[in-house]
Amino acid sequence: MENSIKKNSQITPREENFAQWYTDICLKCELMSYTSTKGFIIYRPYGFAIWENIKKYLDEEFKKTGHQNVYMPCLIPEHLLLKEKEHVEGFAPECAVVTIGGKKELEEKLYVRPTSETLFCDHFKDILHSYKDLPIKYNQWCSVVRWEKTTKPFLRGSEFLWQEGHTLHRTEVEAREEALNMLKVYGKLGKECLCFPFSLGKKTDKEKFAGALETYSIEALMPDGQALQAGTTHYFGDGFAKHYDIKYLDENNTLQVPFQTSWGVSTRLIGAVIMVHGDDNGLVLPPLVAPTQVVIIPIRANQDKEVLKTCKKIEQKLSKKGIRVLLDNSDKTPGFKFNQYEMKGVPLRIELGPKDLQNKVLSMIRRFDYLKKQVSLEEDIVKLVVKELEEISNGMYKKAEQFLDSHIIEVHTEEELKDVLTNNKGYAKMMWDGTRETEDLIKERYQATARCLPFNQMKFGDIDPVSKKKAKYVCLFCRAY
RNA sequence: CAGGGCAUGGUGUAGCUUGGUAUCACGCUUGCUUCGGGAGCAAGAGAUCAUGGGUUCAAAUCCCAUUGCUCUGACCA
Repeated sequence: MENSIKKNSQITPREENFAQWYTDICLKCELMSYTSTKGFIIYRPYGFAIWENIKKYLDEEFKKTGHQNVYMPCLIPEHLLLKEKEHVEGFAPECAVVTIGGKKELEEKLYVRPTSETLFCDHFKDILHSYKDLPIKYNQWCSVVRWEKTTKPFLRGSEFLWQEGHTLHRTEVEAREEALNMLKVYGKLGKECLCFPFSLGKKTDKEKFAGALETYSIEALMPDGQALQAGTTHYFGDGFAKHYDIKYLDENNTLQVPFQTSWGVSTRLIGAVIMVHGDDNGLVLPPLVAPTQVVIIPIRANQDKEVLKTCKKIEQKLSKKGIRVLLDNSDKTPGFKFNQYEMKGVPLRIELGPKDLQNKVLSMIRRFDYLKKQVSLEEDIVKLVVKELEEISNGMYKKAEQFLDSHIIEVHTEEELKDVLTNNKGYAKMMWDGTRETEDLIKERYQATARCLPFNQMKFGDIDPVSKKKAKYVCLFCRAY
């Protein structure tokens, strides 16, 4: 039955040109539109809905873990940004700056936020007085602007949507825990919501966030063998707090400086979902993020009035259960609809026509593996659909997990490293001597970077194959987006 | 930021060499017939040809500049 699946002619096949395939999906599936300002895109309803679903999941997780949402201004006065040297140096080159307001030259330049550490810090200094105020755990959903040279929808834009968490803690231990816990929340997001595994680990000093003591990241591997940094969490120590004069009195009436974290994920996750799951027929969306989870397609509805009636009943039942269902009763032909919703990645399709009605059955077809099932109309459809969506989630995750597992390759020699990196075979898992020199060398020779030091540091050698020096860490190297 | 390609109704395009305001298809609207893997017929609506300047009686077409998109590479989430 599934060999009748017709190839979608609107989309460039992945093997032909992966980058073009990606761009085609973004446009043809109506996820986004370009605008006349370079690097700034329109998030169209279908694309934005995916973000809303990710946001909903995370927002609940954040609140469960004791965080509150706030909103900071989008402009940062220059003097604030200048307070933390490393931070400024990291971000100033890619900032947009407002110099005119109401036709008048401004006394002080205003930077459009590239991230809001400085604003949070400036606010924290005003609201933190006592140890009783701690911890402070804030998050904000907003957009940030970074003046990028090359842009790609969702993966790198001059403006993107994200969330940034900013927290203050009494102790170093508690702050370090926060950074790690939030990383785990992101990991869970991948598994439960986006249906693919992240590689969790620590960033090398070279790859660390400007101003952070530790940066942790979730790295995702794309089908073209390149890595995508999908999110980061940072432990700041008390560096920012000292620069921004954030302090409080402890129970001994002594001034103390709090320890700080920040963490964020962005609309880049949409790009990851597109690439990880998509195929030549278009998007394949995980049930939890899909704007439409189930599409019902009535067939020959005007031949038998019961067809539409039955479809509507099913729609209502599913909808009542909170399932995002769409009944498409437009006068497009079924074939057109099949192709359309496959391209758009709707996880599950239900078909029902007069013949089915006679046999008292309906068909359910999954998007990710095209598995088709006929089920009796007598059965509890809601229960079946819920189960099916779960199976789809699990199936998609497993498929992605297998891909990742088979693309982490232990390398013992520089030859092997070169082979993995230059042929985009995935992560090169290497024993690294821990030096910046080796990192730079790998970057120079193979255009690859240290993605992370995985938490599982199971050593498999003593010598760094590049420097021939004593190896210190297990490290994943890869070309990255 | 460097190198290649592209820019014409919503989408994909013809026309450009050899100047005379625009082709075809899809989509859209209306009606009828259709509907089990991208339906058919009929009638319609829709473009100051990316932007700015120049040459010319006349520019989608020739010249210059700018902008955006895209691919490949360097930089950065």
